[in-house]
Order: sequence, then C-alpha cells, then structure tokens
Amino acid sequence: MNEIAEKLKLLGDKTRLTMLTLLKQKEWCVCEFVDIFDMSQPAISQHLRKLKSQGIVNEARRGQWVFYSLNVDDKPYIQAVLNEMPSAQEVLSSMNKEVNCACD
Amino acid sequence: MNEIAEKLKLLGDKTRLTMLTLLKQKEWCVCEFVDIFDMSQPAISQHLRKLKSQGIVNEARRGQWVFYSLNVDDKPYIQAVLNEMPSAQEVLSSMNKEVNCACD
DNA sequence: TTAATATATAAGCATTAAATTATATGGTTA
DNA sequence: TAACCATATAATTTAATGCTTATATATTAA
Repeated sequence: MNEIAEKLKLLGDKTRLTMLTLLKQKEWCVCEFVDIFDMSQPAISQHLRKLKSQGIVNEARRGQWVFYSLNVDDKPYIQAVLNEMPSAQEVLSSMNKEVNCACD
Repeated sequence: MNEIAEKLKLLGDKTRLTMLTLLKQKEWCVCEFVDIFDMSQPAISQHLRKLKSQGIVNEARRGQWVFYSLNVDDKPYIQAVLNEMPSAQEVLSSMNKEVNCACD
C-alpha cells in the first residue's frame, strides 16, 4: 500500500501528470520537455528522476540525449488514470508551445 | 486534468488511501476512524473534509454521528486504484486496532 | 436549559515538496 | 585535447501539507 501511495503522490502533480499524458503517445527527450514546460531544466530532470525511481518511466540514453518512455504495462491503475487524460495532441496544443531541439 | 491531479494528490496520502480502502467494505463513522488511526480527531476530520470536497466520499449525519461512504461510481480510475488495495479486513487486522464507539 | 458527546473549524508549527541558481558529469565534435 | 551541448546533482529558498492544540458548533439527554 505504501508503494502505491508513493506512486499516486507522484501522479498527483500537474507537471508530472502532464508528462505522463504526453508519454502515452511516444517517448520524449528531456530537451523537448524543457521546451514544453515553463520550468527550468533541473526541475524537469528532477520530476523525471522521481518518475523513474518509482518505475513509472524508463530512461534511455541515445547519444547526448536522454529519452523517457512510459513503463506502466504492469500498473493497471496508472493506465486507468491515463485513460482519463486527453490526447497528447490536445495537451500540446492547449499549452501552445514550440519544440525546438535537435534530438529527433 | 487539474481536477484529476487534485484527486490523485488526495489518494497519494497513506492515511487517506487507507480510509478509502476501508470504505470499500462499508461506510464508517468518524469516531471509528478516530479509534483506528493513531491520530487526533481533528486530523481525521480534516482528511475526510478533503475527500468530501473532491467528491470522493459522501457524508451523512445520523443523530450525533457522521458517516462517510465512498462516492466513486463515476470515477473508474479511483476504482482501479482501490482494486489494487487489500481488503478492509486485511487492513484492519494489520493495524491491530479495537473500535470502541457507540455509533452502531 | 444545562451537561455531555460527536464533529468541525481555526491557528500555529514542523515537515515535505517543488522550484530556483550554481555546478558537475557525460557525450559529441572541432 | 578543448569547447560545446545535454543532462544530472547539490544547495538553497519558498510554498504546500499534515499534524497538534484550542475552540466552536450540533445533537442528544438529563
């Protein structure tokens, strides 16, 4: 129960919940998240570290870039949460952000 | 999305998650929760107020007692969370508490 | 109406959590 | 190797959360 409470605490943050919603569509690079969110790079990095430490996302370095992807196949309740979320496209357009990194 | 993040934040607290798990089985009176949790009556009351303010529980006064019950029929992702939780019996016996109130 | 019981609200304090700035690490390229 | 870019970590500040004690409100019963 404690472990689930910890994971839910992570989901209960608007920034992290938005990150996970974007991750439904595809993996994202840290630099993309830095462009998308109005927040410093370290703040982004720390959110991702927390998600990774709870096994909610996976990390993969490719060259100088680090990509994060969802890891919720064995966590049905997180899937249920993400089912309630809008599509990544909707989220992105509501945030009205340009992504300008060379990672892709 | 904000609203769901707020609800998840409420679920991400061990005490409240335990309360909700107990509420899977039946409604509970405030005085019972006061017996069960190692916490002051105002602390219990504040947790329940938060859950109520987000529509996760319902409140019903009967005489001098106030009973709380689950209100998650329209919140499938909360149901999915509670499905992961142990039974109310298991929770109770692991807490090893006696309930001594006249509410029932 | 007064006392007793149950619950809620208010105020204050301690802890946690999220942000920032500064700095370190790791990988790429000249 | 040195310079550069991307990311992570550390240290600090600020804000949010959860608890406590004290007090108020509501209901029941003498």
